[in-house]
Amino acid sequence: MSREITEARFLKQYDPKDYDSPLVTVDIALFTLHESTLQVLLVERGEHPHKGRWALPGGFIDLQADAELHDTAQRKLRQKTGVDVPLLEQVGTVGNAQRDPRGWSVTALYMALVPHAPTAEFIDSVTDARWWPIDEVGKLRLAFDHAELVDLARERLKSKTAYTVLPVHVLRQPFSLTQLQRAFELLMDATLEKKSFRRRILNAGVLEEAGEGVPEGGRGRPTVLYRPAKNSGQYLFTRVFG
Amino acid sequence: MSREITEARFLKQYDPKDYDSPLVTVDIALFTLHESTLQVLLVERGEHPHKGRWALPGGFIDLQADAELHDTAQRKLRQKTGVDVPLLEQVGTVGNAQRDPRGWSVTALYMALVPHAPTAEFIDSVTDARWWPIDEVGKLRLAFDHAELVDLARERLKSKTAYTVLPVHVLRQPFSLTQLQRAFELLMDATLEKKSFRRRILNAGVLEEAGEGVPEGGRGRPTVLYRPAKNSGQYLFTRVFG
DNA sequence: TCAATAGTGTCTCTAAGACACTATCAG
DNA sequence: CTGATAGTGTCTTAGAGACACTATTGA
Repeated sequence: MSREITEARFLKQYDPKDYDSPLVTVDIALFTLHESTLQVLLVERGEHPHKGRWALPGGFIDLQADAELHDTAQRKLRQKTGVDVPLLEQVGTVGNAQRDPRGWSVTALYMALVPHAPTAEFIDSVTDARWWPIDEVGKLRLAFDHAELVDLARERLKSKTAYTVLPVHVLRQPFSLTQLQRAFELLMDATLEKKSFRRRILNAGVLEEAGEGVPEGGRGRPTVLYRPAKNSGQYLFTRVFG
Repeated sequence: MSREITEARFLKQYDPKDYDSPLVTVDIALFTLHESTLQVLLVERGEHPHKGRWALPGGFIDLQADAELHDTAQRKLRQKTGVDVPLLEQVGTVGNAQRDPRGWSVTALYMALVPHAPTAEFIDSVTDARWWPIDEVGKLRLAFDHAELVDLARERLKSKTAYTVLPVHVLRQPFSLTQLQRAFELLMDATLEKKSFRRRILNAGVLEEAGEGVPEGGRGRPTVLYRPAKNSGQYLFTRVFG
């Protein structure tokens, strides 16, 4: 008969290294808008495996520094962009025996959005990181299964744009409704009807006015500027748009 | 100067146990409908930590037997229910330093649905597993953060019911529209208007007729039976319901 | 007959789609 | 003035909500 042991005693003798366990990473697809295109931040791998290939920013959890998965993602992004991103959410987790040549591996995939301007200078100074237009990413041979991860995050971005105000996070505040519509269109990869767009957004009450601005291109009627209202981030429309 | 090594050489000398890594588990919130209540499958823990408490089914990945995370979830459910569940999807992944007394731990949370009948006998024979009405789960002191995980899965279930036909997976086929409406109502925790419900489901073309059946309770007009049409599983409504 | 369950007709209401219209600026 | 951009008026349409109605059975 085996002797019953207490939980305290059990924990004392427990060592995770006695068991086979998968690699665990966090990867982030960080998107922005620049020059009228959707762009993703990629990092050139400096170490094996897949050294020299482009990959999503990410890496291992720091068991001391990171209190949660989310912290790992923010930390990795801060290293590459110099800022805390305004939108960071988990897309899902992919785990299988093939995705990493080192063995069974699990990655928690995050999707993040950031306005381009405040990151540009810092990213230029990080020699292994750069923005890539989403259309060009398909032509690269990304490390691991990161091409699939980019697609997963891109899909999530597209679908959430259809029933939230997610795109506010790729714009610098304040912004005009015209700019916001362009952002929606680029993230959804669709063109939207102007009146429907404005009615939807304004009726939702998720924006507050923030003065007047100059029109795009300098000529034309001046524009009303807006910024997101407090707690508008999780507003959900009851119909999908577009 | 360090010598450049090849990827093959790198992989040969790589040992994951050289690095600190979190525990990784898969947990599944399996729901069913029985006696007009939503129920969730729980398992009484036979080992430390939290021995004797009720927990979600789940556990460690078997690096040899499981090709993907999904396989771990199906395997664990098969052990407890004796069947392959008809709906299994990932809800998200929770990872932090506090959720498991053994240390930094990550769990991939899945949500699953199954009709009650085909599982009942097998589950009765599994002494450590039983269905719990969702309302009673709050009164138990579940292991780890499983109370939160149940809530997360419950929320996902509720929200997806509002724009998909997910509830077809808790019914035995064929079923009547009345039964399907009861399933929607229990999963959404709301009452639905009969005409709106029938119009919505029938117009979507996600069901095919499957003969006639007896009405609930034996008296009354006989009912038309349906089964899900092929590839109707990922049908998305463009408006949320209820 | 009735009670019980299944299923329909039809009006209202909300929000999206279409698209022509007006408004305000620079040059 | 013209041309460019910002913003509106208004009709149509799809689909949900409300709710009274009819249909078909067992007892």
